[in-house]
Formats: sequence, C-alpha cells, structure tokens
Amino acid sequence: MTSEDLLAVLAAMGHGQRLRILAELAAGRMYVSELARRLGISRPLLYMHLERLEKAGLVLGNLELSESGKALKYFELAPFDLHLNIRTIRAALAADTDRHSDMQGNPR
Amino acid sequence: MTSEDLLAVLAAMGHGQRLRILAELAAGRMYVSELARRLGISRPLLYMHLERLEKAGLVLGNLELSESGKALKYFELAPFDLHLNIRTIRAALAADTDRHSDMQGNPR
DNA sequence: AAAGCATGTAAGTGAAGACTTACAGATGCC
DNA sequence: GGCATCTGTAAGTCTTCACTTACATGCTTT
Repeated sequence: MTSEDLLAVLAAMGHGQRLRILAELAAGRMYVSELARRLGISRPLLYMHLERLEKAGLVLGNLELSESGKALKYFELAPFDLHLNIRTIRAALAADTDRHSDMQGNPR
Repeated sequence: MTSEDLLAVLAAMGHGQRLRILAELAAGRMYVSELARRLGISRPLLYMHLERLEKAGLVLGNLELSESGKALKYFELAPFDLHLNIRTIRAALAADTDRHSDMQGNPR
C-alpha cells in the first residue's frame, strides 16, 4: 500500500457525511436515490461522496436493472480493516520510494 | 470515542505532509525548527500541521529550555493504534447519540 | 401523452484548507 | 552592540472541497 492509497482512504473517511454513508451501507446494499432519502441529503452531493469513497476502495457501485427494467445504481460496502498506527504509516511512505526500484512483483 | 474524535484523527492524517511529519517523529522527539529543516518546509506551515496533529491527539508538544537557556519546543509522537473498520465507525457514530443519555461512566 | 422515478453531469457559489511572506520578542555567542 | 537561532502569530493569497440548482436522458405506469 502506497501513501497515495492510504491518503485516499483517510481523506475519504475524514468527513462526517461520508462516515454516515458508510454506516448506512453497513445495513446492506442500497441504490443511490434511496440512500439519499435516508440520509436526507441531495443526490448530486451524495454522488460526489460516493465517487470519493469508491475511488478509495471503500464502497462498490454497480448499475443494475430492476425486474421492471428500471436502472438502479446499487452501492455496497467493501470490506476493509486498516490498522492505523505509526508502523502502517511508515510502511506506506516506504512503499512510495520502493516503487522506483526494479524487480518487484516478478523477480527472477 | 465520538465521531468528532474519529474525524479529527482521520482528517489530521489525511494529508501527505502530516503523514511525513508523523513518520519523522517516529525517529524520536525533535524541536520545531529542526523538524522544519528536515522536512524542507517553512516553519509557520509546520506549525499549522503540528497544531492539527496535536488537537487530534497524535503528537505532543512541550516547550523546554535547553542547557544554554534557549527555548525549544519539542514534539513527540503520541502512541496510537486505531482499528479502522466499519465497526469502529458505527461505534463512533453511536457514541454521539449516547452522549444525550444519562448514567454513563458511573452507572449505579 | 403526461407524470413519476431513476441516473448522470454541468455550472456556480461559498467556505475551509494549505501555504507564503512578514514581523515581533527573547536568548546566546562573538 | 550585532548576528544567529528559536518561538509565536498575523495577514494575505490561492486552491480545493462541499454543496445547491438546474438540466438532459431513459424507462414505467396511468
């Protein structure tokens, strides 16, 4: 995990609304409009938050067709469990510089 | 831990410079000017970041007098280890509403 | 056809955050 | 005294973020 990944997660979570979105999705998958109604926020705003959460890998979006044929975009929680301590931070920062070195992934 | 506390930590950590500050302090306590030189950032900027980290409880500042009598503000890492998952998030949000109920801490 | 509900995006506004330059006060050393 | 080094803060700029309003599109049901 690079520091970029770590930062994406931290920044995504570091916001009240998005914390509430995650908590709401813990109850189960839900499509956007329904989620917006439950949280009492506007849909475009929710969209922005969901985008950010998805980029951080915390939620997963999926456009589906209901039985009646109506398009619904379902979001669900992605499983995550990050041990946030100084060790994790140092490892993430170290991973950045390591990307410059060769022979990673497929060393002979 | 309330969501306010959690958000303070997440928002404080969700920034590259501050992540680097924490990593640098992992090597040991250091005073502000020295830390600024090591990181290559301006002192006022570092100040702002340290303030934020301190409010989140991630670092600890202490103004001391050196042997020669010069004032130095030392910062050190506060031990932290946060398990970041959906359970923690829900617990934090739940703690918010619980603050309105009585008999917490010392229930008879 | 019209109304209802869904997705998706664009444009604009207002507030918060990140950063710089600058200045003031205090002490130690030459 | 004058220079170096440290702390602390104020003011100003600039960008990013959060949020609203509005509009275009598509399918369903009445």
